[in-house]
Amino acid sequence: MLKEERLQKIIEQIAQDNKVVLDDLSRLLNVSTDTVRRDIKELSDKGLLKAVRGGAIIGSPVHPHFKERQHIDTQHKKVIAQKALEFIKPGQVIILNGGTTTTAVIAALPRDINLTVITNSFPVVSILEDYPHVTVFFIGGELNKHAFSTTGHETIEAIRNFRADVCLLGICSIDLKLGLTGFTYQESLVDRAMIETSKYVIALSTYDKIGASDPYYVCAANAIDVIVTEKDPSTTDLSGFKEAGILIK
Amino acid sequence: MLKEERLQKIIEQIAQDNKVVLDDLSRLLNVSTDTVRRDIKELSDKGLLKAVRGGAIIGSPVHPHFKERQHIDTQHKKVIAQKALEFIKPGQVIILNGGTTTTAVIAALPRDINLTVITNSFPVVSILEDYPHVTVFFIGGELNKHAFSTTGHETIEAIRNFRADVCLLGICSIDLKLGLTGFTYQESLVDRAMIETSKYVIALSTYDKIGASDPYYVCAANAIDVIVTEKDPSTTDLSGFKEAGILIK
DNA sequence: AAATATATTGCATAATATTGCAATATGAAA
DNA sequence: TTTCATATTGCAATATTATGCAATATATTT
Repeated sequence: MLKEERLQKIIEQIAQDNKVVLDDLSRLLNVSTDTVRRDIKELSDKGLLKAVRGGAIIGSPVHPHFKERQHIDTQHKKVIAQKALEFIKPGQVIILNGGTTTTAVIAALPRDINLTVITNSFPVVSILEDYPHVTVFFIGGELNKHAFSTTGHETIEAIRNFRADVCLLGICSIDLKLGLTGFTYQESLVDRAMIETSKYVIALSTYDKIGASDPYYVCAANAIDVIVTEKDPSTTDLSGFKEAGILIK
Repeated sequence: MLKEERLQKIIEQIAQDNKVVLDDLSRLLNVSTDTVRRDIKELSDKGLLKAVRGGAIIGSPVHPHFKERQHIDTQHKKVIAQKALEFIKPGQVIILNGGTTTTAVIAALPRDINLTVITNSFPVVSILEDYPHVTVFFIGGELNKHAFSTTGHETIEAIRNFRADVCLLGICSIDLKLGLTGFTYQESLVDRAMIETSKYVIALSTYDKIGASDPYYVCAANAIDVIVTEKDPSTTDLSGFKEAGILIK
């Protein structure tokens, strides 16, 4: 039986009984309990269930789609997330937009950190849900069913009522002349509002998005304080940005 | 039985009866009283109940976690949900609060219905996420990690910007004289704001909550248009409500 | 105070988890 | 194809956790 089949069956079992037991699965799937344990761990990392001693139980009532964390585990995003952590200090107020990169940063936070997080992203909420010392403010608005976040007039207005220490912006295109640009109009408006209300702005961007551009303008390049990429800054040539006073990490 | 299952059952018992007894649990869960005692201690450490000699009682007015409540009374909730559907017409604007009962109503909606739904409940959003013709407005605010909903000043303010055709209120206590009352202060404020902004108010309540009361006042009984319970209205004696012009379903 | 019920503690046993490792399978690159 | 890297799986050794039992202590009732 393929591994994916096993994972599928485990999910089905959970949906049916709200729980699974290691030994049962081991017999049912014809693999060792070690393997089942590893399978459960994998599903647990994706947030699809909660691993407990002896098996697993159903996770939070939040739709699995809001927990799509499969894509936050890529090597690049892990590196970026790890680097971004250095800019987040206990006690701060952080604002972040939707997207898998910001979600990866949140997932990398130590579980006992003390923070206030302001976000319009449902996956971020689903992670922070059980961080005991993180206060979450969710920014309302119209649900964007593709991005798992809210946008629109209410969202922009709500953002203006906050002041954040740090703004974390998920992957976007950055060009020295064209500035920050985004792929959808609604999200670019949200990003702009978040930047305007924050003291310190960190753009998370894969290296190939630097010098690129997208259709919707967000802000000028110099509104950004730091750019975090997956590459070692000493091996990159981003002198233009450095001269403009932007830190490259 | 998994340990986590036991803990959940204990929580459910507490939510249902406001108390649990060591010996009963020991028999029910097929473990020694020592183990039950340790379980209770664990839950008590998490603040989910208060350990007392011989068992445990409900702790501070802290909500049991949504996760633990969603499997309680499911039969009643399904009946209530089905009855409530009759009041929801395509094209309407519906506003609903958090809670497992309203979530059950939403889960019972036909998938192709055309609606605008305004809510502060994450589980509701996660269900509607793949209803193609439902527009969802999410009401932002501070995340309440137990109820999976938002509350607070931002939430109230945001609600006032909407006008709904129908307001669906999850299970709450209703008394003819004392009016609608709720279990937490923050949620009672949200409920009140939702009622004030709606044309037609439907209260979803299990029969045993009628005539009961909770600590926080929401509104007078006559602010409600319909009460939906799990019982057949012809078998109930709620004449007082009927005389006050409230429809019983 | 005596009798009874409940708590606490330490301990033994069994169940489960973790880790490193080796065998095998899988897929990509030469 | 061959070769190399990587992923998957089971196994064994060790660590951790869960559970019941018994001895003792503490509270509650009569």
